[in-house]
Amino acid sequence: MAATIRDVARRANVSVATVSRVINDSPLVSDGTRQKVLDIITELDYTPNPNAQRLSLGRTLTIGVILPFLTLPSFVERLRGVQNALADSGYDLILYSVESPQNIENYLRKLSRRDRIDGAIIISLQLSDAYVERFQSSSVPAVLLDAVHPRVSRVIVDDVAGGYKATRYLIGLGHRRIAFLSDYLENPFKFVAMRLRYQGYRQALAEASLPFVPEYHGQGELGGREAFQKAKNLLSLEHAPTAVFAASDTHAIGVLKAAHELGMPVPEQLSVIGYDGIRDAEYLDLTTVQQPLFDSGVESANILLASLVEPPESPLEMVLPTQLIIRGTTAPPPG
Amino acid sequence: MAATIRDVARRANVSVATVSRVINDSPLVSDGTRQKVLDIITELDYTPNPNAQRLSLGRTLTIGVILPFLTLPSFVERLRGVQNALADSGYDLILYSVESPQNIENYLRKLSRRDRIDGAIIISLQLSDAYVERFQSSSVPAVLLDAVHPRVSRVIVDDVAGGYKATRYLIGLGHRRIAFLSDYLENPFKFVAMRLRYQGYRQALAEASLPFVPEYHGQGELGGREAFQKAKNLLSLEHAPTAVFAASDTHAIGVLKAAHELGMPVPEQLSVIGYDGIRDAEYLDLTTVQQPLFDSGVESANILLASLVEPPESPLEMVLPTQLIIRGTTAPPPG
DNA sequence: TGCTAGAATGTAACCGGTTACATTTTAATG
DNA sequence: CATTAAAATGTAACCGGTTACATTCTAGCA
Repeated sequence: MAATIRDVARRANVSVATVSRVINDSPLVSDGTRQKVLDIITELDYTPNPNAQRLSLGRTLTIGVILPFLTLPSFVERLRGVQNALADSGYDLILYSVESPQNIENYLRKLSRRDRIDGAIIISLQLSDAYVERFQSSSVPAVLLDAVHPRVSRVIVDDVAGGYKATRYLIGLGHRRIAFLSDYLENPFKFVAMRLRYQGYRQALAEASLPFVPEYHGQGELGGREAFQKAKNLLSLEHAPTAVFAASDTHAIGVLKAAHELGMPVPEQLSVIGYDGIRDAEYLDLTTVQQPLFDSGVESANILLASLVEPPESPLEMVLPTQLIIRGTTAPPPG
Repeated sequence: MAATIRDVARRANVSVATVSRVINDSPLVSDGTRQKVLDIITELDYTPNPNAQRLSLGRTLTIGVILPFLTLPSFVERLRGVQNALADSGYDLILYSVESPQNIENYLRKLSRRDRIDGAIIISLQLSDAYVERFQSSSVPAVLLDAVHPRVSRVIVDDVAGGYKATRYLIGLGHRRIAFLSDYLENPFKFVAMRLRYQGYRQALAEASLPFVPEYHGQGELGGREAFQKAKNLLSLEHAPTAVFAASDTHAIGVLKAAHELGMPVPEQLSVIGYDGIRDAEYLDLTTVQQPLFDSGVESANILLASLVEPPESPLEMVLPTQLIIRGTTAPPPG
């Protein structure tokens, strides 16, 4: 149906090679012929068949992006960044969203084939040595976003420092009983960021010679009502904490909800601090550790695009800063 | 690098045709040969090159999804549904996210080419006659999600009924001064759903012989702080409304924020009702008109997949139900 | 045993581009 | 004007699959 390069060639009385040269801006074609060919191209509304190009070039002109479910705003925001950076790069973005841990393998297998994609961006998923091996042996450049592997380029934030910063701030306000609410630190998706935030939390406690109280560590599934339940448990403890550091804004929202339900005014009786800096945090006036979610997506895409042109000698690491945004959910402890 | 069908053929002492037959489960191959070929395939870790297949078959095995920015949870939730339905269909999902109205044209042009995608899902974007024409003349099946065009299959909810239902409920509670807050009803992206909800609002007012007060109609950019500002304006009017029907939960959150800031307790002094039923609505205990966002994504993908197999004689329309979820932000008016 | 239909397999064209290499045209130089 | 290098164009192979058609093999039947 659609016009092919041979149609154009025939109509313009030139060879397909010449048409191809015009398409690809080769200098090896005279102005006269170029114009003639261009005219025919517009006349026939011709566009090169992408699949033919891909096959011929041995490149897919496609970037694969894999990320855990799209439910969490922080993942989506990173994806948005990637999408934006890729938008006018000429690369298509194929989306693989992992809704259950079993799929990861499946998708990674697809992604690690040079004939499917030219490069991969892996968001918030831990990569096993075996797959790193696969990616490298099939020479598919990959960039990790919010995950770390020594042999793969990556964009991360310093989550230990972020966790430390948040906890330190609460301590500075005078809090001594500080709880930490996060996803399960051991989880099937192997998110690792929260464990680092936890480390920062522990570090700040230790530094201030505050004891670590195991009951103050709540774990509940990301974004689910489980986190909310765990928050309620925390706040109902006999020696209830006066502050909660939530490892994500989504968790923090659960804490706010729990506090509301238990009739604990925030920040008068309970301080809450989140992590991520998603849009809702602003609406809710939530103190949070903001990380550059969108920008991290942009950066990872840029690093990948650059690696496509010229593979770096050794893996790159880009560490983006976090920023403590103080809003209305934190205050000195009561009493 | 990777093995090709000819490598397999050579190694198995058969022709490429036979290998191809094995790959495609053709009955025209003896059990002996089949097994032999399969063995070689696993031995060489062979997978057919997708681009070669696509070129040869004249199908792209790809579905294009275009949607307005990924910032709003409701869009993302629909996308999630689409992603899920497509996940094990064998089709790749290429994502086009429109961050500015200018891009729409660009993307639609790409999407309407048979050699790029096998089918398109268009989320929340209005399609002009010209593009409908394009899609049809290049025979790219398309499905609209949350948008309507008489000549294109679509999945929608009855937004007029939804708007009516919400308003009716507020009237039933005794409210007489009911404001409506939405995005700009005339907007460059041509979202149309909110206009329909507005119609439902007007209809319910008229039916109850309540006057329509132009000042009670606030318009502000989706999800932006502009909506928040407009909400503040509404609530600061001399004859302030006792209830606000927000055309999206995101807007409703803005209203809650505004009420909070102005010291108006919800629902004692102000009732707020949202629309969409996003996850946050539950946390915020927001009364809302819930629509099946995820499911609508699934359904649209299914309709598209079915159309790929057998094009429907005439465009399909699937209307999904909305449901009024009564939570804690609505109550009878004060006094 | 010879013949034939049907099963199994092979050959080669095709999908629509790119590009190495060959050939023709143009322009510069002596 | 002849010679030649450079510029412009063309020819055809190639990317890696699928499949129409041709060919060979097998088995059943007279």
